Amino acid sequence: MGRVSLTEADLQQAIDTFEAFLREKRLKMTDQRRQMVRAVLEKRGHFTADDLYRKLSGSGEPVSMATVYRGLALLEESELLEGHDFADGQRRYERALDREHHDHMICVDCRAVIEFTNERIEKLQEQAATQHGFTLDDHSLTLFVKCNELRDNGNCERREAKLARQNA
Amino acid sequence: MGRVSLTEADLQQAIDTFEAFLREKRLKMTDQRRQMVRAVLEKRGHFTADDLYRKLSGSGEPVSMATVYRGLALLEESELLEGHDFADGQRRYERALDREHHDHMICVDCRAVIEFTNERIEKLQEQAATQHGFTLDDHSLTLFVKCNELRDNGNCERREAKLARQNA
DNA sequence: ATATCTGCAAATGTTTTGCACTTTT
DNA sequence: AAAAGTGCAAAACATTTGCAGATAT
Repeated sequence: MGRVSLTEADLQQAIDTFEAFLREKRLKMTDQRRQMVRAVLEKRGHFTADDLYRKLSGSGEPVSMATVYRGLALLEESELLEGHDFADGQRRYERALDREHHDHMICVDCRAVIEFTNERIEKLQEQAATQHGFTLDDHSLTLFVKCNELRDNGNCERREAKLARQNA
Repeated sequence: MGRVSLTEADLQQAIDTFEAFLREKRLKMTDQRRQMVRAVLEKRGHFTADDLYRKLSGSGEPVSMATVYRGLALLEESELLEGHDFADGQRRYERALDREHHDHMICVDCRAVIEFTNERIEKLQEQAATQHGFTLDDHSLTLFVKCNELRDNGNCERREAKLARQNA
């Protein structure tokens, strides 16, 4: 599915990609932005601005919240990150570079995030937009679900849910 | 699709439904809540807490913002209203009682909201949740689209988009 | 050199809450 | 009478912004 670990080469490549994006917009590469790229690549799952801020605060080179927000906007624009709104008041991000498109299921009880893809749903969305005379630009599909185990046993310890929570 | 106008009987029925819900939770029916039910039934499309607050402020019987928020939560819980997060920083509501389930397309340019339904997508969502060992509780599907006319002519005056904006 | 960045603190916008008083049950 | 609701102002929260000094090009 994804890489097992982050190599120096991976990191450098991501930084290069981001720098190319910045150059095109006449923006500058800075230490803070490099730190953000690194921290973001280490994240396994979904994270908030505050998660990232804290991760960087813990490291030797903290970055202010204002800079985190400004950087996240650029990382999203450059398509290194993808942002989602899961209707809980905080925007969530995930690594997008080298990852395939997917949608999300969220357990309404434990808030675990599970990724899934469904080619047929994708096609039908495309068709629906076309039928209404529009061109599909983007979409957001989130299924709010309950684990069956949770429902039956009162806990949510499925493998997938666990995996999803391992957000470095 | 919907009713043409709101009759006194419709209003009374909605108030009764809400009152039954309140009674079950040992909560009280008040003038403010009655005003909110009336105002909400008059809304044709999607609206924010602030829209509702302003509508009530304009009427003879204003309701405070705090009460609007508290009331909206109850109206949603009682299923007279349905709430959505369209990722623009404000929760939006629409009448749910006597309305069929639907999803939304939003024009990324003019923010017009178009409703649509697709039975096959619904079924596939159900299946996707089941395949992953979950039970589907709810879902949120929003297509972000561009009108073809908009793309070609720089305006968004489609019939459906116009209709969607007629939010009383 | 000059345009862009950063951190800070202040501002923003939406939603929530504590509290004293009022209304429903 | 008791429980719940209301309005107000203040708080909470995530996010954005103005600005003076620092940094990248």
